[in-house]
Amino acid sequence: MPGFPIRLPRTITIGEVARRSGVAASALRFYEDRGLIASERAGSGHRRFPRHVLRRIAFIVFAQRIGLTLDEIGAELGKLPQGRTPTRADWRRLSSGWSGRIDARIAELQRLKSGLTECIGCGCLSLERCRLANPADRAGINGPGARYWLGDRPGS
Amino acid sequence: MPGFPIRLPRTITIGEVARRSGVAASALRFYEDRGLIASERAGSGHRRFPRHVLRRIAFIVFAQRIGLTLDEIGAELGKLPQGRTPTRADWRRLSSGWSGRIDARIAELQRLKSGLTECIGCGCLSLERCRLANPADRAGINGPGARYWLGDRPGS
DNA sequence: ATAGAAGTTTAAGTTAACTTTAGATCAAGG
DNA sequence: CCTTGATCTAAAGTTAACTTAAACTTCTAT
Repeated sequence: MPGFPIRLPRTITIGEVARRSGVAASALRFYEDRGLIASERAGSGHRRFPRHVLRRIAFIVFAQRIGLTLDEIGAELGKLPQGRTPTRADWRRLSSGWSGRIDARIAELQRLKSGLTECIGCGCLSLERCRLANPADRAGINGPGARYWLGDRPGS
Repeated sequence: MPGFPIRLPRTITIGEVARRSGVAASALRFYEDRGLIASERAGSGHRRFPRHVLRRIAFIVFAQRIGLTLDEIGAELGKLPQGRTPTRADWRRLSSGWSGRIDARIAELQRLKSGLTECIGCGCLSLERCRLANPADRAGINGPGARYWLGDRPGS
């Protein structure tokens, strides 16, 4: 038992969450609408977030930087156990597949960097000859935009 | 003088450009509206693109993959010499600054990858303690969205 | 000559991820 | 009590980069 029962309030306001996470209150409301985070309500109707929402938000921001969409992030979060607070292992399970994704994007950027000197620099940047335009890279055409020469974007 | 005067037509249609570049005709019209590419017109009003537009489009797609916006790309293209066909050196000048940009993004991804195991994996992903949240990373807040913990996105 | 493919324009629609606005209500300090 | 700052909801606005639709016109091949 603690000597000093200075207890933090169990829940925090949206302003507090915004201040601590750096995510705007409007974005937090948006995330709640999307079902990515949840809150209780005070009698007044004001949101009261459980403290562990901060970790969830950290996860969301982190995943976004890697290139996941909010839809994908929602799907990931949906895999967390219901009812109990997620453990380290739970979180780790979610992010275990991301390494490959990051590596793929890094590889693409490195490929682009070579192309920078080898193709644009050397003057061979023509659609027929540039090796960045080889058929192997023309695979994934899904969604709008030009995804032809340089391969489909993995999520960033 | 060539023995066989089998000459390619000097200009090509929008459909031809689309087919060769993999960029949709609607996107090409859009690019023209934005001033990224230019065409002459046949008597009928149909666009006739000079063949070298293909290289310009290659450049645009390439730059997009690296993370430049169309505005930025337009600015870059604006640096090309007026009147004469750009040389290798001209193109190289444009892309010379991109290496740094690519490196920065790769560095960020590598940082994220460490964070994956070090922060999410170990369970320390809390806003106050995670080293991804250190003040050095909180620099650039420009534009909407949450750019706080993980540094601002350099363009991807 | 005629069908069907390809082109044209203008305007509006799309998607993601939020932000902004408006009009009200709530909470805390003096 | 009163003022100031924080919250609330719902709906509309924002930005990038295109796409789609509608209503025609022009080319090309048979």
